[in-house]
Amino acid sequence: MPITHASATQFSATQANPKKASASVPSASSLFPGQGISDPRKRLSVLLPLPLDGTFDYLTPPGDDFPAGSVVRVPFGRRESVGVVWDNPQLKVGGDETPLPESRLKEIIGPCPVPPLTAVARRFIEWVATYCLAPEGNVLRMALSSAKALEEPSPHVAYELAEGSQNLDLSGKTEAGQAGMSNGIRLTPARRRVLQALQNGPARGLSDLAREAAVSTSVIKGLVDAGLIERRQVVPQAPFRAPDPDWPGPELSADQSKAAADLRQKVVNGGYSVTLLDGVTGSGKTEVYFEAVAAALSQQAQILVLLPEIALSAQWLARFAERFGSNPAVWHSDMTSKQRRLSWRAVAEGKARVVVGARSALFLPYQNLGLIVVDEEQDSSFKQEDGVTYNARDMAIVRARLGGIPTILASATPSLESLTNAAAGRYDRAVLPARYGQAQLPTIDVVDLRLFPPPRREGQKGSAAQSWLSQPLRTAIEKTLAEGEQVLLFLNRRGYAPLTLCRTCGHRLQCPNCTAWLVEHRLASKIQCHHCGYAAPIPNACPECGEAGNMAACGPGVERLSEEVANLYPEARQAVMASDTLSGPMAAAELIRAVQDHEIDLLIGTQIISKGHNFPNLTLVGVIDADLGLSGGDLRAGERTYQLLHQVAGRAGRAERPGRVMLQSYEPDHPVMRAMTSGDRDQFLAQESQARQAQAMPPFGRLAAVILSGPDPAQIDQIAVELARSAPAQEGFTLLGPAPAPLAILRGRHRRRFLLKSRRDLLPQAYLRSWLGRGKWPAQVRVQVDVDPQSFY
DNA sequence: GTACGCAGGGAG
DNA sequence: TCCCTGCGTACT
Repeated sequence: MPITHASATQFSATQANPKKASASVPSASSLFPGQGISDPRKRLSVLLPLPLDGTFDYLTPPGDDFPAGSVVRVPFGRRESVGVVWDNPQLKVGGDETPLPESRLKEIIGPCPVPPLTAVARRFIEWVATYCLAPEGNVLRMALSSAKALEEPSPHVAYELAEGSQNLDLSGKTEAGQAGMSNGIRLTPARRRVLQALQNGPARGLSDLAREAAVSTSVIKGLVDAGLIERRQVVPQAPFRAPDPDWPGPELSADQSKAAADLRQKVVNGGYSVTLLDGVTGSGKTEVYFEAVAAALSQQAQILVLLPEIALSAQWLARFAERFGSNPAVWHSDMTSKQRRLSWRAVAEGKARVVVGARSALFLPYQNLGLIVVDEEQDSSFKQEDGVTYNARDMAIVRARLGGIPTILASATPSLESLTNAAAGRYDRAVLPARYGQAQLPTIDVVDLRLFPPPRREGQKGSAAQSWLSQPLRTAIEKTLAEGEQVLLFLNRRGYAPLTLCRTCGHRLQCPNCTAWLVEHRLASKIQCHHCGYAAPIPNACPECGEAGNMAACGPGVERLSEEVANLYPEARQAVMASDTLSGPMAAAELIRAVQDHEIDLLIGTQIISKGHNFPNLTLVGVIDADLGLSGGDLRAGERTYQLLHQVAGRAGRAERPGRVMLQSYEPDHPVMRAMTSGDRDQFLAQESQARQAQAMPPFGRLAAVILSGPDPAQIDQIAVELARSAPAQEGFTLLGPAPAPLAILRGRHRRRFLLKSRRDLLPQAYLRSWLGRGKWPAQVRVQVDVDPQSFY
């Protein structure tokens, strides 16, 4: 075999039979030592999407090469894995370890038929892994989130009209048609429907076509046998048309135009920037950032819009279509694997120009990302709590910085973090002061529940049943319903009652796996744990003392509120909207339509109704328990409650009718309630800001949570104490704990928590690595690190 | 992540 | 003795 001038082209010829080639061809350097001929089998580092730190080295097949970022298949143990050719020599398994000799390396099997990950995407994966203290492989796994997209798309069989059948007369009017014959072939009504369906559309799969023509698949097979239609192999393609930046969208107000021009300019200028788009509910923020999207589209860039999962509604998509004349690619957690494959490939190939998605869309393999928008930036659902704990809003900014592109953070109630960054000049700011059109801001009142306790009502057995609606709220509901307008009652509690206890012995129904009460769901006739999913039938007798028929529901959930509403207003058409009462996005869309078309008078809902839905006839919002989020030790409790109440209040009076909001509270003097009634957000935030600054809490200091969990409480306690003792003392860092985590038992695991507090100018990662990095503990014990925690249980 | 090998325990 | 389960380890 002539290898005198070993070149890539020569070796690629042997590629046709790769097995033979790798087995019999010795490396060029062994044939020609010291002649400076480069070995055609090159050593490459490959990052695998597994929870392992660092890359593994492989050899290229002789003469083949794969540039950094290439997605390749490699042998791994007895298995096969996909991986990405990596270009960071720092990133080695085991860190400083000397590289394995070439003889121990295996050979890359071959490339996956997808474009390489860009250098920005690779640096981003490393950055996120380092910041979140996650293995690089785990972050890569989020980028390679559709295994099927990495394979050659399997052509599927589709049916189309055969040559010569295109002009068949199917009307049944001509002589031949009436006879039911065509070229001597019988045309039954079923066959006719199939042919008609194919005349009106593209080639389709067997079951799709059968469904559309309302025939069984044998009819179609019969037509194939008769030669009227043909089978054909097609490669499925995502139907992503490029949105049109010049499509005539809705008119913008003067304020909107000004902010939009500002954002457009950022895109035109290019380069990294963060702009906080701060606009009250109903001010038309979405239309404003659409202008930045349009500008980026004109530059041929890809655009990512991140939304909280529940805000990705049909309404948002409709607004997008109105502005751009087509649909964006969507990405969220409950897509089928087929949808994921199509979207992933479309993004990787640059065909999906605009992607709208939940947090995980940040890791899609963009070729040419030119703009990121994070809508509702304050939303806590951008924080992923399991696996790699990352905050998509913060990582979006990192992605933008690495890619040198603009970011827009949009919100009606921006987070204190973002406002502080804007005030410090780290972010730019665009403000939308007014509601769009004639709509006025709602009037907001607090109902003091100490002065107006909800009147007790007669229960079924003569005992006075509890009630949750105060007299002032009832009066307002009656008035609103009488005027033919709609009411929204907000209660952020699913189920019937959050707690059930035994009146005889006081026993409370608790989850066997968690430190949490079991929530009664009367509709589903179950008691359920909202943390681990444990469910059991509703007991009639107390599991502790055995007394039957004396279990009492304590406190309200939306189901119980619905019961009271049905009692008080039997003629009102009501509906409950909670994440567990809706069976999927279709049901949600249908309920929203029913409310919009005024088929519902009174809507009861949890958090899920707080976002993205516009109900023009809704003029009264009643918040049953405005204090609900304030208890508990969460550092952001006040801020969160304010944001949630503000969003819920924004549901009232969005059209030309003025809205009214009533907040039932036992603490009407709480700063959150005062801020709601006065409308003085900035005053409230200044107060919050001061309090945080005094305690050096975020955003004025940094936090990292370390949660230790395991099945044996004694073992966990012992390890926790040892860890506390081994914690390094370092200037600027304070370690708090260990303490039982607020959810001391979760899914049967006992939990202890540390909080590491540090100065804003000190990053905690190095500290955490040196503290936890060399620790050894039994396999059942898990140590989870959460940098910048959002939730504290 | 996952496939393995090894040790320990119960059934036969 | 066999087989199952639970673990620790290696994977380039």
